[in-house]
Amino acid sequence: MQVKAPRGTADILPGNTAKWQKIERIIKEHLESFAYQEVRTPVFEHTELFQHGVGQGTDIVSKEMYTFNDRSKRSLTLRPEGTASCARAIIEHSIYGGVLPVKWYYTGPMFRYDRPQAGRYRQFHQVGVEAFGSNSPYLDAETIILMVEILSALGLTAYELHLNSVGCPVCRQSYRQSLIEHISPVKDSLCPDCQLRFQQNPLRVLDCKVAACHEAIVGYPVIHDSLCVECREHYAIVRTALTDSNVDYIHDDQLVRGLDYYTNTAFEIHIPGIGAQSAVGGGGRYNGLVQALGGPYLPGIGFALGMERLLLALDTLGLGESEAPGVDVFIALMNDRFETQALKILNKIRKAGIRADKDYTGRSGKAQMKYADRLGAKLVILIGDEEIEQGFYTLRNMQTKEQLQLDNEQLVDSIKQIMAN
RNA sequence: GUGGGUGUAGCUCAGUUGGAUAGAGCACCAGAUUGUGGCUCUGGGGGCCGUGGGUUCGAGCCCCAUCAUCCACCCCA
Repeated sequence: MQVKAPRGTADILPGNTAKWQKIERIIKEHLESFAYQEVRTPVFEHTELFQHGVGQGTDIVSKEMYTFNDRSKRSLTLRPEGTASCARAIIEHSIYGGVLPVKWYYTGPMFRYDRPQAGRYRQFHQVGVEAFGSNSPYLDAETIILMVEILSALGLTAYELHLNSVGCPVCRQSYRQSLIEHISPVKDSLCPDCQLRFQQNPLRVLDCKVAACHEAIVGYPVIHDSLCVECREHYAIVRTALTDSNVDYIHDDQLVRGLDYYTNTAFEIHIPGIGAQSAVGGGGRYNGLVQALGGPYLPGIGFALGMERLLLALDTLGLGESEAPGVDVFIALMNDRFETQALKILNKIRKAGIRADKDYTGRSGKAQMKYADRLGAKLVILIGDEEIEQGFYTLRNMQTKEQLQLDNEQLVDSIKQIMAN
């Protein structure tokens, strides 16, 4: 019997980890330049955190969570997203009582029991940011700018930023009402899914891809017209701030968030041409979240980027190249009597910060050269009878084919000197 | 959860109306006068043909199931 990785999970092998590390490095630099600090929360949490923090009615909670009982019969869930854990930690450690806003970022695996597809896995990785303690629309703009800056730095400039405001609970309630009034007369002509959506969350009907549903609800009210004065003002400032920062966006009336603690700004970034799972990142404001989890009123905003989707986009657009690390120096033994000698040199040059390796499979001298070449070695130190007898090392420059005879003292300096050129 | 496509060597794939020891390229290992890489040439190892049933004298080819994967729906990162 052969055991394979579970459905929807993947091994990220060394050929790919170089790409991951490169992306992670670029993202981290940007996050820190925007004054975000890393937080690390558990990979599993009490199930109720997500029930309250993501929402009972969401697909995530109702059918996509990896929930299990531990040996003490506690119901735990592998985190399907990162925001709820951050909010929980903010409350648990009374962070809200300190200097505000707090700007946190996190990175790591998330888990959703979903049907795997290109760009969608059961274990996937997100980088996310959360800023708690400010309701400033300029913070909304900054957050969006951060996301856009990251994409640009990765070379993903062909994105579409969708932006909307879902208002506050008050104005959304009135919008909901006007939407119900609009759809109600035609609800029987909607597709079965939409009939259900209409009952549970009428806003979701706007998302439906079925053409007939679109036609049935044509002329539907848009949320923008229902926003209260403050929400309208908030959204206007966000838009202006983005425009002033030369960030292009598409105002998208159909971008909605179903739950009450999602408020005001909502955004998603899509990269066309990478398949159905084109959203590489998304986020929004959630002024009601901390309260919903039992904390004080504490506004917040954040976003998350999907690592696998960023990789998919980079690969699809041919931007994903990244060099796997090799070695600087390879030690080739022409006689295996000199193993201990080789080890000493390895120790020495590695301590000097030089990447080095040797053969451990008993290859012939010729094969060792071939192996050195494949590892990308710029230099090869040859050790044979002649070298040992006469007390020197042969240093071969693989590019120029020049060979130098060096003594033990000269070795490290010479290597560094050649490497510097 | 629904619909459709695909599973043959580490990778990319051939495999003729079901017919004998299942092939190629790349990769890997070795050799081409024995202490020297990239190119070339020669040779070699490596496949329960995803898995389990079934039909048949005979299955990589046909049927069923299952698993995995891909595409779309759905959802979102």
